[in-house]
Amino acid sequence: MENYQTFFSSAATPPASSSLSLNMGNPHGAYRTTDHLQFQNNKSPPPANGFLGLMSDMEVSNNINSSQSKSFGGPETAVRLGTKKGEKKIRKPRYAFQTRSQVDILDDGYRWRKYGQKAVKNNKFPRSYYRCTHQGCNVKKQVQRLTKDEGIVVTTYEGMHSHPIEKSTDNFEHILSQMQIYTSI
DNA sequence: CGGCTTTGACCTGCGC
DNA sequence: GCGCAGGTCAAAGCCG
Repeated sequence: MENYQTFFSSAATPPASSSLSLNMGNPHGAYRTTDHLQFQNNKSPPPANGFLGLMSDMEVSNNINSSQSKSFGGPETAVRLGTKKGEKKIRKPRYAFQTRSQVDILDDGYRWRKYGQKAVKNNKFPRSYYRCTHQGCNVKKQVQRLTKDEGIVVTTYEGMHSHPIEKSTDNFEHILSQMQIYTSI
């Protein structure tokens, strides 16, 4: 499992000059350092279909950075989904990205509202929790920067958006289309 | 004024 | 059973 290392190197990356601007409405407008995207995945490659299609077909990786941060690996930390009495706990699959970026928040075209932040063990950076603000859409994501490599931001998505993207994601889709997945199953 | 962030408290699951 | 860590809630404050 230690060898399990998926990596998104933008092999056919455009020249550094274009540096994959992801500036899609980031309040601080500082989104442009995603020169590397790493994709954690242990299944089939995603359809080049943007996020929605992407996530529809993938299982979450249970082994992200097992050497570094246990929080993403191992037994998925319980996702509490209406754990009412008698109800079975259902865990939604999660999809994790590693992004090399100066800013934490990947603007993927959806609107997110932060609902929590927690200090994570063995990591000097806190993890932030976001929820999609679209009505009826229950997608969540977590954003965390790695201690080992401060340039890397891990974004974990949970659930599927039930609505179209709210902003233009041309740039982001451009990135997605360039991603390559290496899996070792 | 509405939407968002911040932050401490609370809840739950898991390992020992 | 207890303690720890992760995840969520919700009140308060901030900002456009």
